[in-house]
Amino acid sequence: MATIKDVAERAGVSKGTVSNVFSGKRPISNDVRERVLKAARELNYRANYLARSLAVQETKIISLSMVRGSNKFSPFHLSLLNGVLNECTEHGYRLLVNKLLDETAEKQEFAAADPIDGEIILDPSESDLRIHERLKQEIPFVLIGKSADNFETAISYVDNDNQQIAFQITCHLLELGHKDILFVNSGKERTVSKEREKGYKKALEDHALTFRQGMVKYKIKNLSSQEFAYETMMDMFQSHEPLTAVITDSDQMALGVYQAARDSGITIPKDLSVISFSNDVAYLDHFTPSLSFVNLHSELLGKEAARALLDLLGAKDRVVKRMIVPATFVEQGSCEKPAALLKIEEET
Amino acid sequence: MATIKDVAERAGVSKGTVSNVFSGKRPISNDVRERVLKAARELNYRANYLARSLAVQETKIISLSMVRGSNKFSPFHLSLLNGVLNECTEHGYRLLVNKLLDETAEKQEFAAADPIDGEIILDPSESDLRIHERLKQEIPFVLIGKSADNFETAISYVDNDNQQIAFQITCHLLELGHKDILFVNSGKERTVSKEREKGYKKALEDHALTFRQGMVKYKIKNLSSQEFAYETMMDMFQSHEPLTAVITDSDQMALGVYQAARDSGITIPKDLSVISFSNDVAYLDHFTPSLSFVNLHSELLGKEAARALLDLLGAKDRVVKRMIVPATFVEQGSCEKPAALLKIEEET
DNA sequence: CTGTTAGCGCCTTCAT
DNA sequence: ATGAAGGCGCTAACAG
Repeated sequence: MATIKDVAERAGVSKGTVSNVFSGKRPISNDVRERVLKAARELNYRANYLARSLAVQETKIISLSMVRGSNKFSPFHLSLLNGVLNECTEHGYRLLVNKLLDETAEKQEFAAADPIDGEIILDPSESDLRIHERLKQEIPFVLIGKSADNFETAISYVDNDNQQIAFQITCHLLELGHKDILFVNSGKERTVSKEREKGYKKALEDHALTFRQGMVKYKIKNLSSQEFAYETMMDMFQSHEPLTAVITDSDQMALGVYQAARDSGITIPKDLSVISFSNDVAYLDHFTPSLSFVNLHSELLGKEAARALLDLLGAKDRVVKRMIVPATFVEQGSCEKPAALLKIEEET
Repeated sequence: MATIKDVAERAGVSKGTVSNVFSGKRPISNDVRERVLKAARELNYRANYLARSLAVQETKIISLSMVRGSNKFSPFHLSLLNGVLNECTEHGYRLLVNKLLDETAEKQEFAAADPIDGEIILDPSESDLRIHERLKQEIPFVLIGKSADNFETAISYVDNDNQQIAFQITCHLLELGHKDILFVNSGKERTVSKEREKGYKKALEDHALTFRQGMVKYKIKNLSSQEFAYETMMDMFQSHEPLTAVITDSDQMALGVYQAARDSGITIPKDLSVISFSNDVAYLDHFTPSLSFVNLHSELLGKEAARALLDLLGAKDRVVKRMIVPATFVEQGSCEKPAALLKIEEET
């Protein structure tokens, strides 16, 4: 590939001048500009991204950090990614998908620092190594979701109000008359799981019900969401624990619940009401029955995270950005009063 | 951030030695190694990615190039991305998501060359600018899908056999007795759309049916897939054109078809059979009726593309890699003999 | 085994 | 308005 030096020689000017023709950082005579452009075109010149970044100490690349150990993007991440991506490209930034391997984590103590200006950290856990790293390296970052309380004063994040929305849907079920509501939650180490659990418990409290231990299940890692939900439900059905409603962490889990119900001769919503935290909204009203869900607006989540990060990069002083993206509950066909109540109504 | 020079000074050795402690490229005495490691730890040193890449002329970054003008990753791209990502991280490569804006395409004549070693090009069109660019810059790349014939001898790609699988499902419908099969295809400029159309037409020919002009519809850009399919179907229903089966380019389109059928009082599969090219397999058997589909195995597509590219990067000479990922047809509940035939059978 | 030197390709002073 | 020289942080080639 031709370098700036080649272009300079061919155009009969200095390297600095060529540089300025393209950056526009200082005035160039028309004559010289023409010659440089011509030479550049002939040589098929393009500036070397690395060399420039090294010189200006800025890469115009931000990274999206996936959780260590998790192996895949979920549909939730998909729309989030779309939100991030749009915002980035609009502002001239490129996006690097960062996925560190668990195993190499130690070896990485002296690995090269990523070529990025900032980072968006996905699915942070209570005490997330990635956060400590970025703090140490003084790389600006924003979380999607929250981390442990002790960080909260210093860290930028974008999040839903998970506690409040969990509270809301639990109340909805309680007010329909459900008393035995299972919460198929995400992994115990995830902060989002704790937040939602708080909302769930608070709703029970407010309705003078006591929380039963086995009524929150945490996803375990070696099963897919769908498998986990399926097996959890099959266990529940066989145990004959009282149960009339389920809240699931994701669409995939709701799929598992629907499947388990189908395989066990249990009818949704007559025998079991279901509400899901969701992000793949297009499909849900094609379920039978259509699935009632919470729309987390993950694309907006991604967009806002990117915006916040880009703001951070622009700012001279370390500021902290916070943003709550509203979640909305969409009632469809998977919730109903519990069968016992329905019977009573029929009899009267 | 501390540099290699800082570490060298603190450890009382030369920069070159520090470099070699981390790269392991030449033997280092234990004494020196210890001192260097200690200094590095104290200074919180990490090598500068850019500087190293500039020196070694290699970035260990590959990019995934999204189609210009398309604004979002679809579920198809999601699993593809997962495949690519796994393969990359396993081999120590990072992934840059590249999404050039249409509008700036001209201005980009002299934009900096991307900091990548190679590229995977998504959704190539007949004569794709991105291909010309990469050829000119001599950056190795592999296509997912094919480009125009004239390129085919020199370019690496990974693809399904779209023509053959389209042929197969069209035959399936024809053999059920369908004669009026609509193909809701993807954009006319896409090569995949041409391939599939060929298969569709060949199936008609082989069954001694003549192709009718209006029976292939090409997605137009300003509508989402779902909207496009919906409107196309509504138009068809109102025109009273004979029609007993539909093939759609994607799940999203199938959703639009289901919706249009529902809104028009048309029953699937009794009045209309549907088969979809799909990649979001998890949801499809929860449709009513469950959707018959072609599984394109897009995760494998992504994995193989990444493998091919990494092989290319390793190879000294320019080689060409080709790979066909098999697509599989999964029959579920959305296909049936056309109503007219069913009636005859009932009557006899 | 280790130090020294010269790039990698660009941008940015400081001159003129 | 332009040229010359130094530096961004690292690796590589050459000495010893």
